[in-house]
Amino acid sequence: MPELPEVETIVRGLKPLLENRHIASVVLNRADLRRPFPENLAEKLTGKRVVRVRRRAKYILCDITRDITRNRGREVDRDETPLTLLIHLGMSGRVFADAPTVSVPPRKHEHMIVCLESGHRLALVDPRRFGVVDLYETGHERETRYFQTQGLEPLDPDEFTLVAFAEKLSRKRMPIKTALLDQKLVAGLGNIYVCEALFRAGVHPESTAADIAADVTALSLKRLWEVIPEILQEAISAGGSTLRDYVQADGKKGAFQTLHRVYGREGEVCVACGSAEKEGRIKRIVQSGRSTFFCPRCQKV
DNA sequence: ACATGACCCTGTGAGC
DNA sequence: TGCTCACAGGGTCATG
Repeated sequence: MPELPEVETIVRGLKPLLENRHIASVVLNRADLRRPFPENLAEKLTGKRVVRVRRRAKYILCDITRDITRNRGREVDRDETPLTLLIHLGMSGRVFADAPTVSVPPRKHEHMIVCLESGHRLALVDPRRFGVVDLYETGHERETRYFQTQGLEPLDPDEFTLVAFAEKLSRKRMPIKTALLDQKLVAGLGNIYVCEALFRAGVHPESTAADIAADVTALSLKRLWEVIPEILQEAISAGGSTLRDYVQADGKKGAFQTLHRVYGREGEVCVACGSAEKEGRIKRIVQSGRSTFFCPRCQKV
């Protein structure tokens, strides 16, 4: 489920719980999700301090290190490599944060539980198990399989420039909808926000990516480029989207779903053009096996 | 190199 | 109520 805004929301929720806290223990209820868990994952995390929680694309990254204060003045092992815990929530991943005082019965599909010395417990729940948990050396993320091919970070203005965006699209003969879903071009967009961005920019999902990038005189490229960070920011402000299986780190639900203009609205009257005729209502088509929602009136090829 | 489709897995809601 | 089917926010791999 989670797209960039949901992951960002979760990261923000996790920060106060995790940063500068020590991990007391880790419970693993299975050996893998989409990929096997790293070897000795629980041992590698236990006793460590979380330095920082951050996001890159749709990944949650926790930088952890050895706890200096625990060693009572003794020499810290400098060879201890700082690690980064990487979590991807796949389609159905959620993070639950349980307060120290409450006792919570085990949930279904609780694959990993991180117990902090503060008494908080973080439970990773992922029914479909499309998620990923991995570890790598801090600072070496570019070398990991996850970030070697990642595209532009849309909320980084230095990275997501109009020129870079155009360059990424210019060699793609695929529909713009499919191109924007490709994480190698823009990192973090998912099906919902691609549909919403195309709608807001007035771009037809079946337009060819390269054609949009090539036509500098048309406003399509620029509008799309403007609208993508705009929508993501709005969604973050609203606390992330919620469909059925997404919950923020603190358990509250996001509210951006009510702001969806086209996603999940097949057959409804477009909020922009208001065309009540059958031909003018929100349409659903399938592109590369994924649903696309759009307004045939407002979104021109 | 590029583009498409199958596949990983469980849960949910619609329709009968 | 109970069944079956289509579909779900993602990413990877094999194939053309």
